Amino acid sequence: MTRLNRDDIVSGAGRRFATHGYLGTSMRDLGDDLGIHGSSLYSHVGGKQELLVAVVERGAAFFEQAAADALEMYSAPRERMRGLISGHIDVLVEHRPEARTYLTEVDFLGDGERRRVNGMRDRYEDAFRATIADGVSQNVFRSDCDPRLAAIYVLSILNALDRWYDEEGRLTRDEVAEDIYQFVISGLS
Amino acid sequence: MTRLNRDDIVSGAGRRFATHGYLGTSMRDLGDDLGIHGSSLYSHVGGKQELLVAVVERGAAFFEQAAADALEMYSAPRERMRGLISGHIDVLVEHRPEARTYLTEVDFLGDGERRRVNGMRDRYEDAFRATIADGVSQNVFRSDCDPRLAAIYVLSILNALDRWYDEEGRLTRDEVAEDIYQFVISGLS
DNA sequence: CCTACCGATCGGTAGG
DNA sequence: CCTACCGATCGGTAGG
Repeated sequence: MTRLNRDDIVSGAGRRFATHGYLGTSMRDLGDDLGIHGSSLYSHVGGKQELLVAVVERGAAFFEQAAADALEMYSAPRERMRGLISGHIDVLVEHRPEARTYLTEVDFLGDGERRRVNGMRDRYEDAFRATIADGVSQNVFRSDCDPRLAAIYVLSILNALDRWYDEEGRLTRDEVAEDIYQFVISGLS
Repeated sequence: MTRLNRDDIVSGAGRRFATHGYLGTSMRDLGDDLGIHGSSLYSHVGGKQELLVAVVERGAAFFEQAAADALEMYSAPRERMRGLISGHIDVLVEHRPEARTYLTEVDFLGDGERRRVNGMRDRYEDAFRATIADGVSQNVFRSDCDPRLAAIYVLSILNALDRWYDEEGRLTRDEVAEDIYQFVISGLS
């Protein structure tokens, strides 16, 4: 039982925020999870709001990195889409607390920070939109599909995963990725 | 300025819960919205929890009714799917506060009520799943698609609408419905 | 529907 | 990292 550092506390906050929500988490709850008094958290962090910022930023960074990797690794639209889908699922499974907090608690950020995070989300969405637009102009996707809307649909499917997908369940990560890929590719073709 | 009744208060609660969340709404906030003191609400309702139950139940009932209408009105799988999609969008647009609260605040219900509501949600999902399964057995949809997963995908797209669709924006209700229908039908074909 | 109020809990601070 | 504490706010009640 060694002393906690800031990272431990941000991780703990991520777990609590993901399961109980930002408003549903008190500093005392968080302290209990970590085995210290709620008030002791203030030796490590400035406050509850600062913890939310840290957790959400971690989540946003994971998704940003996943998109960058997919775009670098593949260039054909279909492969890129497959890579984006897999990457998204990987982030969701491997960093669930941060991913979920990022997806559901953005509204509780301050104005400036929320705008920043929404900007990151828009850039992430752009990776999907651009991939679809490429596919359209290369005639591998339907020409009558609106890339902006299609990107929203794909991300809607992916983001909803954290409400039902259980890695210990029937489907492996690859199986869901493949199934979603097939659905999406057919939808675009 | 006449006196409020219980329905007014449930409606007001729906609006607040939808925009600020259940935990982010105090009885005083709600009273302010309605022009009375927070404590006066207790002459009309038993408490905050009871309001959440009432709002969520309204939302669930709207979706249930929409599904029943679509199933009664159409029988061919593709038409049924189209009807289910339109119906869902109608509920989202016409009863946004209740729909959104139903979709996002279920976790704050008590155990019994939450199970009841999740049961209603499962039955609603069944309408989509059964429609897809029918389509598969009638060879109008791909035979390699899992109706259970496909239903989740369609509902993911539909439920996400309330985070971005604006009826005052570029797209009419019918245009989104048509676009989603095309995407989904292609994904299933 | 209002006034006046209760006990509990909240985010956060002082001082060690 | 703990103890002791603060002012604010919460859901809810009593009495009218």
